[in-house]
Amino acid sequence: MSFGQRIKELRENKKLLQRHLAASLEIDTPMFSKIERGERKAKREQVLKLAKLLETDVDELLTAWLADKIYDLVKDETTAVNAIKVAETTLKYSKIEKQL
Amino acid sequence: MSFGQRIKELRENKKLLQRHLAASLEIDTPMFSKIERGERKAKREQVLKLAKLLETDVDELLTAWLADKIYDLVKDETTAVNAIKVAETTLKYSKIEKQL
DNA sequence: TTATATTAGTCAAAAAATGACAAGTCTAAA
DNA sequence: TTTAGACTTGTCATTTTTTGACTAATATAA
Repeated sequence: MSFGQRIKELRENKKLLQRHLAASLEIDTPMFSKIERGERKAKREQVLKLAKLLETDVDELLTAWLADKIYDLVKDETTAVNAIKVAETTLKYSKIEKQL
Repeated sequence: MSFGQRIKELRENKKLLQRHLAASLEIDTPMFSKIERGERKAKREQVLKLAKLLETDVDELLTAWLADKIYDLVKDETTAVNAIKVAETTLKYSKIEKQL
């Protein structure tokens, strides 16, 4: 499930309107609508605020948000799957290095 | 191996200088140097040109280049590994959908 | 209808990426 | 030890992309 879909689901569960959350994020309703539909990407700090406002796990939202960004970056590339695998490997190695 | 490292390796194998490739890409030498060291990212069209100039497989370079971009996007996130997995799954599903 | 919620489209402002330029380091040959 | 060439560093301007506000449109419900 995409970040926007998840936000919408959580918002509706809490019976909140777009304008409520938009106001909390200090953006207008059209902008919030676009974030919910994936037409625009939220900023990282907005994700953090939304996790609080929606009383949900911030890591769950950050994961969905970041996954959207990765997908967006690679979706038109034929080498996407390979590149993701390479990046994942690099990431794991870099984590091991940091432990040393 | 990162994109920059691979470019440098291929360039040195062919006994080319940075200024040769920089000129072909119509950028200056400092800029090329930065791309090789990963301080700046190459543009997609520059990757294509480099594959021709260095007579190497374009998909190999595109993979390394894209992997760098993904790594850059996620490297500071604690949710990086999970997000990558989610993105990979989404990607695979989107490919199946396109086949229908 | 009328009011409210959401979406669509356009444009300006802000932020990030890209590149040029000047000056620096490093190495090897003279 | 100079000199020349290859490469790197730092800074600034330009271009491109992202973000957001605004207006207007659509949809839905009372």
